[in-house]
Amino acid sequence: MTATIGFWTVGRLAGEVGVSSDALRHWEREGIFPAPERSPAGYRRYGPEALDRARFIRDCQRAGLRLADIGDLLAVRDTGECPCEPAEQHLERRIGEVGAEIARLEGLRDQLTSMLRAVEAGTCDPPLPRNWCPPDGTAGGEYG
Amino acid sequence: MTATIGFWTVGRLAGEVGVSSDALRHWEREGIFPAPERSPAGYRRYGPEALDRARFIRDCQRAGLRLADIGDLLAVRDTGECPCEPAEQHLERRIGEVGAEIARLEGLRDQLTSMLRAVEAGTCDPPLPRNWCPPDGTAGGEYG
DNA sequence: CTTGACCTTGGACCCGGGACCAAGGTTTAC
DNA sequence: GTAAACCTTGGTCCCGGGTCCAAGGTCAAG
Repeated sequence: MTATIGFWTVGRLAGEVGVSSDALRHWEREGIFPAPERSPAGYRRYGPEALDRARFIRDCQRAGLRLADIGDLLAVRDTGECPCEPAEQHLERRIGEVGAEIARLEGLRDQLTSMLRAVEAGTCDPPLPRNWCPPDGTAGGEYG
Repeated sequence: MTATIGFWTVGRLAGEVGVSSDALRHWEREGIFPAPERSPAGYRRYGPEALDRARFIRDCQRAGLRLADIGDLLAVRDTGECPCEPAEQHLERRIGEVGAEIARLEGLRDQLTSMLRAVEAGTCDPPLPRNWCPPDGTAGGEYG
């Protein structure tokens, strides 16, 4: 620590941001987090800018963006420009994806619910799977 | 075919059910699909019961159940009992999961939408990520 | 000086559900 | 008879985002 006043090790930064050290090293390997300076012993020494970048990545992740997408945004940001236009595109795409997924899940939930109702009612003839019961004809199933 | 009248090869069964041959072999490896008889040449020879089982698995999959869960249901079913009680549990669990996921995604979508609105408005100070803009203070970001 | 917490590296492994491959055998159709 | 289309096996690879590991170096506290 004496040689790194004002600088953070990977664990310190990780703790500050709320991710794991492994995650930070992973981001570095993936090329979305610049390799920091090293201490004489080879320890990563992060400056304050790393804190903001890590939080940026973390927050993008929480928004469901993939690391590759975050990398795109950062690449623009790193040129000194506001990555708003690409961000807009990513956000729109992501909103579409999320909406589609919600719709899919709602349909699935309806299906599951009706299956559950049928099962509860003892009416072993629900929509899907068509019939939970065995082949022997005990309950007359389509499945064998 | 001559030696397997009334029996299906893996590709035939796969085509009938609408999955791939690889998927069927995968299910067999995973232990949820019984290994069928073999032709003298070693080809899998499926009887009619395989068709129903495969459809059952496929339909359970469409309901979002995992292969392991499907295996549980099949294990009960294979004893000759109706797997309704376990199915009920799986369905309830799955409905809960799906509901939670829908709620999560709806929250995420709201977040993304407000981010998008902020970005569109040029107000680079959205909730999350806190600021898309670069460190230089051009737009005064929290991220550095 | 020792203990324990931290750091380094590269690589293997995890989840789920297969896809795809090579190298060869079989069956079918013409 | 021969080509096409099927089948077999075991194996690796994919997606994403890491986690976990071993074997070793470093550093602060007591």
